[in-house]
Amino acid sequence: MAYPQLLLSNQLCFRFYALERELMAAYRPLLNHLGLTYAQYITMLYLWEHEEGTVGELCTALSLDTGTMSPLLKRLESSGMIERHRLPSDERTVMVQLTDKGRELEQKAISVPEHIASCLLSNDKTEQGRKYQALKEMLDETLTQLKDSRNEREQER
Amino acid sequence: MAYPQLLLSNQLCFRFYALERELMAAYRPLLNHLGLTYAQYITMLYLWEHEEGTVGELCTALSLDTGTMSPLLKRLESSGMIERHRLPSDERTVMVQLTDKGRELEQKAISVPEHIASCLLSNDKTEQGRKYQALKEMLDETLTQLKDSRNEREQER
DNA sequence: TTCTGTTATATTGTACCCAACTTAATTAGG
DNA sequence: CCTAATTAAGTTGGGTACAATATAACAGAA
Repeated sequence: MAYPQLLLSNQLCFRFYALERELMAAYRPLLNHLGLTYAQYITMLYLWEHEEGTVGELCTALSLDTGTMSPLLKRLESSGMIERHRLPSDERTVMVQLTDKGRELEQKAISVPEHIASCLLSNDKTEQGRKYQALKEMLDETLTQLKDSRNEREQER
Repeated sequence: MAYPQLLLSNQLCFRFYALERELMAAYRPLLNHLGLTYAQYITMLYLWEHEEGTVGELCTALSLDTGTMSPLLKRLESSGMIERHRLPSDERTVMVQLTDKGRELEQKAISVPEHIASCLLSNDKTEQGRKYQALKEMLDETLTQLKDSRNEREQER
């Protein structure tokens, strides 16, 4: 109470934090139905888009650590969605590829974004479009700002 | 590529997800200095504001599960920031209270929000205020929307 | 060629996060 | 008064997240 900047209700960050978890909660029942977690889902999104990718490319695209990615891929492999092979040209590199089962899952996932949009934005279609654009711009701008500050911090060393 | 709604680059949710982690990365060095994680930090924010609270009140305020809260509080207790006591009037309820050490930590935390604001918003102070308001409104609106849809889902059962 | 440094993944350890379950205390109904 | 819900925390298990470390493969220089 003495320090207004420390009030939870004034903190943008707590809003982001809470919103992110509420969003995950909206995804959970839909993704359960596909047998995926959210992190696994975005990994599949990448693969549906690019058909294959190295572990490093996936880490970069999803901004995740190998410490997260490696076990995640192991689980996706054991559930039959992907295969992993080391490249003959460079045995350090692991190429991740969709299996037929993984490819087929895309069909079942098509309705997910629309369903989330109706939870996240509004039910009114035209209103949805406007909010989508506004949010997208604001998030992109903020994300750029954060990454820039991080780079500055890292430059200092 | 066949389904534009499944492209990562079109997904609001991935932006929220990535932004939330980038934000945590901005907090990490500051909070390390206080010996706190982000979840522990917002728990302390609650306690600095209210001086004490039951486990249930903390779970509600931070929208966290007891499965997260209980071990987190155990760690805060073992680092000497808080104490836990069961209420004599109701032995089921555990009251969490700041220790002197925990109260003193607030002083060291005062500069954190300002530092984060300069990473998250802009360096220009007047521009900061505008962005803060715009983001706050947008996040609150979206969070409300998400919670409403969740309630609707839960009503159906 | 051999030594050195770098790169690509994987592993380990700590801390969330949540679903499901357990335990103990309180309340309500008969 | 006693038993059957209900409530409040805690525990367990699976899956992120990330720092730090390990391992193996590659690349370059002496």
